Amino acid sequence: MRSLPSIIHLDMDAFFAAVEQAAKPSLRGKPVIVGGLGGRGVVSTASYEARRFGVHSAMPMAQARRFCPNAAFLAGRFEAYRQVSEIVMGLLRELSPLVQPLSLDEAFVDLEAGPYGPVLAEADHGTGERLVLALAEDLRADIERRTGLTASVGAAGSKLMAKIASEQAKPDGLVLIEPGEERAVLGPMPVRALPGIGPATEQVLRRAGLNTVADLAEAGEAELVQLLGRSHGVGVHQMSIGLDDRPVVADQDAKSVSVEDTFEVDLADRERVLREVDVLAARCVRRLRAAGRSGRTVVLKVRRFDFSTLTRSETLRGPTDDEAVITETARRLASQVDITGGVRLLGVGVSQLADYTQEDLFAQAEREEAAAEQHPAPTGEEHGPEVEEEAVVRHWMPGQDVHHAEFGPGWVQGSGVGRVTVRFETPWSGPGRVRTFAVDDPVLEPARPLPLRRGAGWGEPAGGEPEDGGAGDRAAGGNGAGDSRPGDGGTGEDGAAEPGERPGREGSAGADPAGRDPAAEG
DNA sequence: TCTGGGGTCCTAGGACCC
DNA sequence: TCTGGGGTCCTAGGACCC
Repeated sequence: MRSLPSIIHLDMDAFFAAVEQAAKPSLRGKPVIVGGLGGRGVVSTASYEARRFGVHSAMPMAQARRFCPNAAFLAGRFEAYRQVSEIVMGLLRELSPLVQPLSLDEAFVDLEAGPYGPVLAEADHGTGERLVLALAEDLRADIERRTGLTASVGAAGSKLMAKIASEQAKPDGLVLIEPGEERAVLGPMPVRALPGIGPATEQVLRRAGLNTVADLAEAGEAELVQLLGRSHGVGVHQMSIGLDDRPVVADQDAKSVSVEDTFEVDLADRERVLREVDVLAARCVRRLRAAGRSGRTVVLKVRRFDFSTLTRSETLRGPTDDEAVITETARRLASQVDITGGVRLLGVGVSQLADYTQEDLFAQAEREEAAAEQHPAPTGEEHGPEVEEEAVVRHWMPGQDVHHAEFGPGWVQGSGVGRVTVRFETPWSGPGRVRTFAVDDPVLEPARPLPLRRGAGWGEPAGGEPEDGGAGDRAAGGNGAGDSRPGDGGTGEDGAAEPGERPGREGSAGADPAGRDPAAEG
């Protein structure tokens, strides 16, 4: 708690969807929905235009399609989001080295720890607040200039209140909550406004007759501890009276690494489950190594047909980043779970992370030798005799960046029945034209995302070799985190509807997996 | 066409040790 | 042959966040 509102919370507005609109001129001002496009996908981010139709994060995609059938439905382009995020975080670090990212689009900044700290410390109340407001407005303007995106900023004397303030500021706003005003601001709010109070806690509180933050403050610590347990109870009470001492802490190392996949169709047989575990373990190891870490505890996650979820874990004697070890452990765990009824999701994770420390090099070398003698260990790549001929077919995701030898850069609007529809436009062009190609047209290739501002090259390439030709050709390591999706994405694919244009026209609406006429569905 | 993917933190019981 | 506590590690599950 401070007497000056020197903690700010920044939150990009509808981040993923806003990046898409900035990158794709034809989508500006139109409803855009980013998320999982498969049958079991959910909305990750909806643009404000789409929110007006009732679409929101975490909503099942099928429902979103019913609510807003004319939206553009896009798969996420995380490489692009990461690149924009780096620009934004860089701007925050100009304000202070003490930046705590919470996700790609959100962060706390402690202004007192930065170059304006000394000035703030000496300023009187009014002067200090005016300075904070000026810095925050400059920041928002810088972000808009560098990325074309809007951000909302909250400033306050604590993380709690800064976050509440940025929420009030949305979209594209700035709100400062004056120290001293905490309880007045919080009091009338529903308990759900407090971070850490979700649906379950809300229910517990509601049953106890506690609906607003003022109710919580009045209830007192003892009652909240009674209801919520020691830790949560104390925390919630503190928040309810506007107390929050948590410091802004710079970037912490991750404590776990995990990957998971939900399958289009539940997996029924054990062999298939084990094969998917191999694939997941390989992806998990790739991420682990890319981060230069190794881990001691391997966790297997299984979600069954009925959505019940269980985890099984095993702790090794020492940390490892050895794919064979992690794969074997995950397999062992997977072979012990009951899969009757089917498996909807599998996940493999590693926790108890240590910095690199290539555990037992000796043992690893030995294992690799042994493995080489027999047959190669599962690498996640399908080899083996029964190679699916189908695996060669290109997979075009709506929203994906592409480059055409003749028409240049564009993005996939939809695909199906052997065709892919591409709109040729760039972040700095006007709305572009649509053309359709055969899915295996050799002059059409996947491409890296373009920067949102012309000439403003991205910071550091995140790997991948796709020809971008020209200057910035310093490809870093392999595509670590990976858009590599398991070949399970289902057959066929939805297309992004053409926003604002007659849906169902021009093939671009795509064919559904059953190959029916897209115009046939509502 | 019900319900993603990547995380964090907390609780609780049992094992094991002192 | 009874009732003791405390600490740490491991495992499992759940709430929550973006």
